[in-house]
Amino acid sequence: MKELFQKKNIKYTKQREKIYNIIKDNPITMKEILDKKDGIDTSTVYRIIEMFLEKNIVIKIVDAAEIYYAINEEHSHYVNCIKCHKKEKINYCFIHNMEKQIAKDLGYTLVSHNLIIDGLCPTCNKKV
Amino acid sequence: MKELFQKKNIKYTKQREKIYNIIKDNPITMKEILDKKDGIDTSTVYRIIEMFLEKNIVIKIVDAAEIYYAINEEHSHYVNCIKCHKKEKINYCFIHNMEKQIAKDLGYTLVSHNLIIDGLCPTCNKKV
DNA sequence: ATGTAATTGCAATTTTTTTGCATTTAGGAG
DNA sequence: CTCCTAAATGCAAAAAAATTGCAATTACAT
Repeated sequence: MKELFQKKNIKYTKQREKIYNIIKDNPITMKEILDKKDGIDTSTVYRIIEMFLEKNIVIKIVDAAEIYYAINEEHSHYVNCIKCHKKEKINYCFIHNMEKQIAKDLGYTLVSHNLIIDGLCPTCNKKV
Repeated sequence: MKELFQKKNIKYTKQREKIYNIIKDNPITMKEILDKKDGIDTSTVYRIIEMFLEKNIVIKIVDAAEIYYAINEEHSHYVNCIKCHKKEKINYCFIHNMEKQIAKDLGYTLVSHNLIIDGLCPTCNKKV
């Protein structure tokens, strides 16, 4: 992780390490981060998240209810269970084709994309 | 619009009409809605948006910076210019294939998806 | 080891969102 | 059309979330 921070030209502090680790596991809301921050000041948390977003270490994703913060990995797409809010990663992607088409049609230079697909996971599906 | 509200079993009021029309044009942030609400009380605006979300009249979308509210149409996907924040609709979609694949692999029942693709629009691209 | 710019914690403030309640209104029944 | 009732609104106040300025601390280059 130190390497990542160095590459992005930001200092390695225990507060940043902690916040990074909190986010690393799962996409997580600000509220949950603040619950887990334990010791770190609220304003520091906000400042760290802001910095992470700026440096593209972290991205925002959204489901119907809230903003989630997630580590910015190449192609992190999620399936989101609308009932239990479990989020699973999707490891393939059809969007590249779509990107090319869009770039051609609209003259865009496409730099990234992000996708969440909503549905019912097998467990919740049974309960309906 | 009256028909839409009737179908969703909510009353037709001038406040709701106004908020709907504000959102209709473009995906818009809460802050911008509050700027344009003119006359309508802030708490009413929040309550209307909450209701619209509940009834799936409106959805939330997000770009790197903010939550936007947008009218919920079948397949409203957007290309978002990261510079000028212009949002254009995309009218084709490769994601259905992906959905089928995911449903098969993970046993999900897929109900919806939403996509924003970030990039530089032709105009902004020239300025870089 | 030291110096310096960057980062943090703290306290206070500002902004955003929510709540309770009295008043008003939409829309169905008569 | 008028009346009735549940639903929706406005207002004022409170709660929650996010931001700011500044002094103290810390990372890390030299």
